[in-house]
Amino acid sequence: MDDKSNLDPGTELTSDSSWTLGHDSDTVNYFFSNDRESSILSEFGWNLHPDEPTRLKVLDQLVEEERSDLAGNLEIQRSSGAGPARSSGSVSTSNYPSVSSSSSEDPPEKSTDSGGKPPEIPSTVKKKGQKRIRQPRFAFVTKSEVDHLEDGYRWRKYGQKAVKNSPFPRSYYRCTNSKCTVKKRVERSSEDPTTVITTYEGQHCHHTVGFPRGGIICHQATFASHMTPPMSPFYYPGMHMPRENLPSTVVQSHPLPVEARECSTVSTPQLPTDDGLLGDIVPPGMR
DNA sequence: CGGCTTTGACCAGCGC
DNA sequence: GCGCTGGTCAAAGCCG
Repeated sequence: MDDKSNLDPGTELTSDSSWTLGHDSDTVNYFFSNDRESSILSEFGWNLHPDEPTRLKVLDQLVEEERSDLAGNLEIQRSSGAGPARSSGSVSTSNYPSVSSSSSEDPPEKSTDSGGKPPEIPSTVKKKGQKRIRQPRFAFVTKSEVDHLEDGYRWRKYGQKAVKNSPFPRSYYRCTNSKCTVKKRVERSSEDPTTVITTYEGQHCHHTVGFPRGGIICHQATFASHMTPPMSPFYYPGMHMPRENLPSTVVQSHPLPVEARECSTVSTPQLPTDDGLLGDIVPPGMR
């Protein structure tokens, strides 16, 4: 949080750095690194596949929108690591963005204006006259044959749209928990059809849903009001899912680390500590 | 039968 | 103001 700089849209982050995208008191964090990510992932029971690197690309869209939405309050901060991680454009090993963000009391996502459906959930669309406010989002670019990567939550598809300049459609999913505001978009990269871009938006207001495919869901039960958004495709600690459904870039290595494992047993949501968001998933060293 | 996907229509935001 | 595009709704159909 000491160094600030701009992050170019489209930048592929490759160096061993951790970046934090900060916004006021809330924080959106993107962690981009190689060794660091591998390290973290492995703590959660996942290892990067050395031969099939997943890379995180800072999406133009994402960055631009974030910049726009945060209206200048946005600042990208390098939280650790050495020099700016912009560069090379070469393939980096993986992505492990983690987000902590604004509270779950984020602005309502959409009023009933169009659909006539009661807006009990906040989201990205504001009422008339109000500027649309997006919830924190983060995207993963993962090499995978499977479009819809399992992440431990259950999703209901509510739309699909053709994407401009892309032969692949974009699918829209919403968490099946009626009280949950989280959404995600899944699309295949037009540049590299082997990669799937998954963009999460919002924060789960529930700690677990049970693993839909017969596996075990282990998520941050401690995220109560500051829930960590749905995690990356890598975030399947202790899961038991068909291997074919896994991102091609990761392999399960070992059971949950203590920190991760505990969430599977937590039943009472706890209020987050200041560093609760990341604290549950990101080693202090990352912050 | 309930839950989910599909898909066309609709709406809002944005650029020109 | 208009057109384009992204995002969402909701009816219909599918499937276990």
